[in-house]
Amino acid sequence: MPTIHEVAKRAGVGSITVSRVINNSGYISTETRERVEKAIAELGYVPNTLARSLRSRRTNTVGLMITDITNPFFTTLARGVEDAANEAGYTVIFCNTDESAAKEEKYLNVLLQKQVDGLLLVPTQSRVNSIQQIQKHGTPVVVLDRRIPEVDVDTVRCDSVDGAYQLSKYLVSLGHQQIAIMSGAVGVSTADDRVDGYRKALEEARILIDEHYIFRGDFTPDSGYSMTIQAINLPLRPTALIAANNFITIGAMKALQEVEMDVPDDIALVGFDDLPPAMVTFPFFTVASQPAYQMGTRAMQLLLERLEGKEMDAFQEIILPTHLIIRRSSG
Amino acid sequence: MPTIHEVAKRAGVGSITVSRVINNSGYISTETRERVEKAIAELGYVPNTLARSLRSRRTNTVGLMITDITNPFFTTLARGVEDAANEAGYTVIFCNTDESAAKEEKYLNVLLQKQVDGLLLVPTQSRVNSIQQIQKHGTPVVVLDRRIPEVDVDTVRCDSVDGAYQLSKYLVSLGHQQIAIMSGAVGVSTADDRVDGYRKALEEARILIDEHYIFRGDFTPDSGYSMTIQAINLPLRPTALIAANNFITIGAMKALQEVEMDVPDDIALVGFDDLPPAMVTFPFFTVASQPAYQMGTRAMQLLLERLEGKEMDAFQEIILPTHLIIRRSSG
DNA sequence: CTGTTAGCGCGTTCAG
DNA sequence: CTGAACGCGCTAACAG
Repeated sequence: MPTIHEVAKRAGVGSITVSRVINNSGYISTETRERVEKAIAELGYVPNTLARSLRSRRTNTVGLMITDITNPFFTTLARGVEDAANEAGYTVIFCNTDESAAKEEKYLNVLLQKQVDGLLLVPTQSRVNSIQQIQKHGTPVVVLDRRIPEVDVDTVRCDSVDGAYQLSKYLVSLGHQQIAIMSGAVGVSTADDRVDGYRKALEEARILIDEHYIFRGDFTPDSGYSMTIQAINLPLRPTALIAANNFITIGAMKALQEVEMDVPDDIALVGFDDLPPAMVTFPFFTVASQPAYQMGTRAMQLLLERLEGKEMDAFQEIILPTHLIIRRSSG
Repeated sequence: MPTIHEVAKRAGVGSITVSRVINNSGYISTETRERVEKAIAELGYVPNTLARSLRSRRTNTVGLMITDITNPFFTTLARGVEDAANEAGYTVIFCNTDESAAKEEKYLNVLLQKQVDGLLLVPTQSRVNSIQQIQKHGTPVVVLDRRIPEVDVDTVRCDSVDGAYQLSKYLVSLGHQQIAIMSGAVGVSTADDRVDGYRKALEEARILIDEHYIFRGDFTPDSGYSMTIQAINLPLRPTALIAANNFITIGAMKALQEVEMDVPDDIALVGFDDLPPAMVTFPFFTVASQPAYQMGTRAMQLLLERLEGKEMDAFQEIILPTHLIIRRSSG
């Protein structure tokens, strides 16, 4: 692996001149530039970003921590981040936390050690520590998808309360009175907010809220499955189910198939997060759809603004709307 | 951001001692270690991987280039890579090439400049250049999912010929004589191989191969859609369709729904690559399923062996089996 | 337009 | 068991 010095020697110039050619900085005579470029080509020289970054204190790299890259919602979001980053000349390092605080902690350290210029984070729980650690370290950070109460930090997320509110209200408008909601873990803001939106809609409709109708598990198919089994075995069986994310929806559907209950004839089922069109053969579920890709790009743009040092007066909270897509599963 | 020197000064030791504490190398008295650790904690010191890597010539990072992170097959594969890498203390940098040779070239350079220790690559076309460039640069590389003819390189892939052969043979056993196949771009080995497996099965069954029944497009829903439209408009309409990947299957299904043809009553449809259970509500398609996650872990393990410097005598080609999963879409 | 000097933060080498 | 000196490959800050 040739170094900049070897290129310089071969081209008969100083190494800084080679540096200037590589980075298109400063003034170089066309003739010198050509000599240098020739030497670079001949030696197959590849600049060492490590050394460059060590000196310049910029890595042109950002870290993205999501909870599960296997979930299409996060993949789409990641894709949005990557596209925006790429356009601005940044590389993205992805990490999966699997909703584990320990993994989050670990990856956070890896990324900070790698001197990423900025960080995009879907926090595992509404954990304050990680964010403060990052801020203390001086690295710009944007929180994605979830709220972190009581910390001042840039955030890009969707309006989960409103999404759940719309879903619930729609079910009520169809005449449902017994509506159950199956949500994620307590402390995960999206899971909490969706329950809040549900409560809001029911209160507005003057429907008494039965706490037995509110299930809290995880954002996984397994959890969706077991919450559904519990729900349909309630003394007063609900006539409609709200699944608080796509994986819960899948698990719920599996459970209902097993007990041979038809959707929507025997029970209505609506969910959060659409699956991407590219993965769906029979669009079936009524859902509150979130603009995952836009979340990614907006977050990256916000981070870039911070990186460019545009000192905005305060931290921003960008809240994107959710859209109700009505299909057959709601009857 | 404190440096190792500041920690050293605060602890009243030399900076090398701090280095030894961080890396658990050499002998340190318990007392000194404690002093150092205290200083590290107080200053919130985070070691700078850049400097470390510059010196040690190891980044503990590998690059993974896939064609489409949006495709669950590749996400699953990526997940396998990440898990295996993580366990061995490596970080993974993901890149999407979108089947574009230009993007591949660009990302390749970025990764090499970042001094990744190794590279995992799903090549865009069966392009020899990229591989040779990497090998010339001296970075270990493992090719994933696809064959690169005429280059000696470690490879982990599935048996596409056999998968398509099994699918085709199965259709033949059901009595189909007019079978069309819709595959990806010419030059992409998986797309080529699947057509070969199809030919092999038909030849064995002494069915005359009509070249009009062989479609070559892309591994996308759009392409699947248009190939399907063409297929069903053939003078002698096929009675069965083989989609060479999951996205083509989705596009095909969409087309068939639009023209109101029922699967499997009006036409049989089988595919390659299952969608992950977590994303499927109604398992429906007969498919040749590939062990994507295992591909990822095996590839990473192979790369790790190269990184550990275990000089194996020759390059390896690991070929994983595909499994035929029979469901309703084949009738 | 080009070169010199001096580090970036760390780990290897060798000497206490 | 601990430390001093040096250099990894590159670029910021000055000179010329």
